[in-house]
Amino acid sequence: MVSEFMLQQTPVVRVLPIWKTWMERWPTPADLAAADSSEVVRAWGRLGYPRRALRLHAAAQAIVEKHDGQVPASYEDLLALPGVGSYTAAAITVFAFGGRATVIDTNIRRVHARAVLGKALPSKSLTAAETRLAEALMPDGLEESVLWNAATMELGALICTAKSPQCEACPVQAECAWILAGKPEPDYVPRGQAWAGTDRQLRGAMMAVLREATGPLPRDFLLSPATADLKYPDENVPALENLKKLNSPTDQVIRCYNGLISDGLAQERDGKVSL
DNA sequence: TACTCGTGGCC
DNA sequence: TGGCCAAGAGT
Repeated sequence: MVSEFMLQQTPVVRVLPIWKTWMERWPTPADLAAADSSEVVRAWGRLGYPRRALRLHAAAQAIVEKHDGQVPASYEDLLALPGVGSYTAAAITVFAFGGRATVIDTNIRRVHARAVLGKALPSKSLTAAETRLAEALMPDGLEESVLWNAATMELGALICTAKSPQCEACPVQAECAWILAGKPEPDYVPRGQAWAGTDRQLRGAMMAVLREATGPLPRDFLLSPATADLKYPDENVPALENLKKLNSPTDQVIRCYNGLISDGLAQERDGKVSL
């Protein structure tokens, strides 16, 4: 469950080291539930999308309160937990408990789009038709379905990749609808995520400052970083230089600061901010 | 449906 | 060197 949360939009190689130390520190849901959210967010480090850390923490608390500290094994119970959507609920059901559920992630969607539908890419967002297709393709038997989910995901992750698929090494190349159709181009151009100057970049820079701080910081560290380093000798916060360089407009700074507070990623007390 | 939300490795 | 994009969820 922890690894699935971390793997939501984050590559395996970056998750592995964080996951190992995380599991040593908080080996059970009760351990994590009892931790301070500030420590949870700090331990999340630079994995990205830190709200996932908060949701994992909240999920651990829900497991303690409603499931006697045991991760539920049913898709329905899992889906009801904070931060657990259809993919994560299915993945835990299948890969942790060996149960039967239809796992649909970006890899599996891509494999289905190509091998079955003859398209270069799946639709922009998960459709009901894709879900129906995935359910229809999956074998009936329990054991076979578990293998099917794992195998299809691995095929998409390792061979049928987004950019340069290794069709020569693909076990189903002879029956791939996309290859048979002559590998037609995608019917849309994926829009890359903007980064420079975005709220996301600024939020990330603010979070980096908060993670590095050893205690509550004057809120001006985040709101007016250009002048904030003058009167706070006890703190060594390298990430502040980064935040300064962004030189973000005031309205954006306010918006992002308020966002961090309302998301629960940062807390303000007596004019000071902390995780 | 279409957005938002982090980060860093890679071609 | 800089876009691309990676085991999504919530709104």
